[in-house]
Amino acid sequence: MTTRDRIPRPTVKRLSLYLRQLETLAEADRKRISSKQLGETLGLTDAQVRKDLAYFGQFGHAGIGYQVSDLIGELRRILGTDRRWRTALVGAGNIGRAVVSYGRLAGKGFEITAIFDRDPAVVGTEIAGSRVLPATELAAVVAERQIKIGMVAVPADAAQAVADELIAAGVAGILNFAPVRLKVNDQVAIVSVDLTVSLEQLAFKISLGATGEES
Amino acid sequence: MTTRDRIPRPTVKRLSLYLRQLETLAEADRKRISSKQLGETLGLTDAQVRKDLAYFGQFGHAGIGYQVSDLIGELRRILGTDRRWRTALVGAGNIGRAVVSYGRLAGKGFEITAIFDRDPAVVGTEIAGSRVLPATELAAVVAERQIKIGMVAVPADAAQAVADELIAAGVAGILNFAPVRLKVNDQVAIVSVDLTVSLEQLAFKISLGATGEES
DNA sequence: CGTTGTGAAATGATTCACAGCT
DNA sequence: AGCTGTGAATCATTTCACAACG
Repeated sequence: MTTRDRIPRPTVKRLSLYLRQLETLAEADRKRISSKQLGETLGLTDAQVRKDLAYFGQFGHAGIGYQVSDLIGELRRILGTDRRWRTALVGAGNIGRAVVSYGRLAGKGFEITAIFDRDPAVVGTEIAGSRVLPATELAAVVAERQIKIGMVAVPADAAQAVADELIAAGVAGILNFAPVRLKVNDQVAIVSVDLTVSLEQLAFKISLGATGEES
Repeated sequence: MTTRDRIPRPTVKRLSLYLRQLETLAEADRKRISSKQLGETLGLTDAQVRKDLAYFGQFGHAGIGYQVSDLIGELRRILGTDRRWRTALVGAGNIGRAVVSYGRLAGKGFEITAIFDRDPAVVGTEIAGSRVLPATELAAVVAERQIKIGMVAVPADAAQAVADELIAAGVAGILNFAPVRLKVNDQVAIVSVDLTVSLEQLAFKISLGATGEES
């Protein structure tokens, strides 16, 4: 099981959207859903939905559709949100604070296990119940607590150094908020979130009189 | 000029990355750069860089490469960041605050012209020098100040209503931070930023032992 | 030379369309 | 009758490879 072909990159992004939609449906006590219905709310074709899911197994029932609760379970397993992920936040500025306070993370299995900052004025303060630790302790704490994800919310010119430290201390992935491309070896997963890029895409689309959704 | 074929969607995202890199180079007083060099720092092939740029015109010089300052100008024009964009932020919670405080926006031509919130405890307070206005004034203020971009940083269940109001008041595009797909007509551009999706992508890639960058 | 711009080829992703199951 | 899973066809994007240029 978990048929391991090559997964199209866009598929993974859509799996998150399916999961979110299914969780909304589950809250409304919806039991079953077809690929057609699931696709409609997300602006996708039914074939797209089925193909995406079929990369990972046969989760549906011909003539019936998909069992909402089952599919939620499968997607969580596929995406890895059925486990708990210990994460460290580096940088307790505005972006960092926003991330910590983003309620949804805990429910997805992401727990912020440590927060670091370089600024002595910030170290020692509490953010959402966590004491901010000095950046000098990063290596030791990340290794000791077996933190597997680092969230880099420091200025661009410090980001690469922070990433290197996180990786040396054993993280397997980095969520990067700094506007730079991090150079890392291929064993480490990187996902970047960049507000500037998003706004520029929006400006471009507006200038075009453009159409359609885009993440 | 501004050859208007169909632009591949991934191209637009990369234009932002080129621009960012070029701006860094300009700060270091770099005058010229080849597609090969520009691609290398971003993990792209030289052909990719040239093709992306060639969709919009002929900006390079055979045998020489691209003039950094010229290309910056062209990219800003293409992306629409050579104009000023009046934006409104709706929702002065953690995400909203992080956005307002994100220094880079102003430099890109995005000025936050109004901030709205529904919570009477927040209305009237100042955030980064702007007084928070009551949500009830959204329609009037957006129309009057000719705000063209709305940034939706409210909870998921309020996002669609806010988007509808913004559009009715005349915005041409929305940057959506709420974890829902906004239903809007095709004249309005939407770009979504979703932390949950980004983290799930990261968890998936880690579970795979995966490789490569992804925004 | 080194480097661009660009058709042509190759690869990747989506949509079609239908057999087969419930 | 309704719907899934999937090969085949279509469409989109990237890479190749090279003529033309400074």
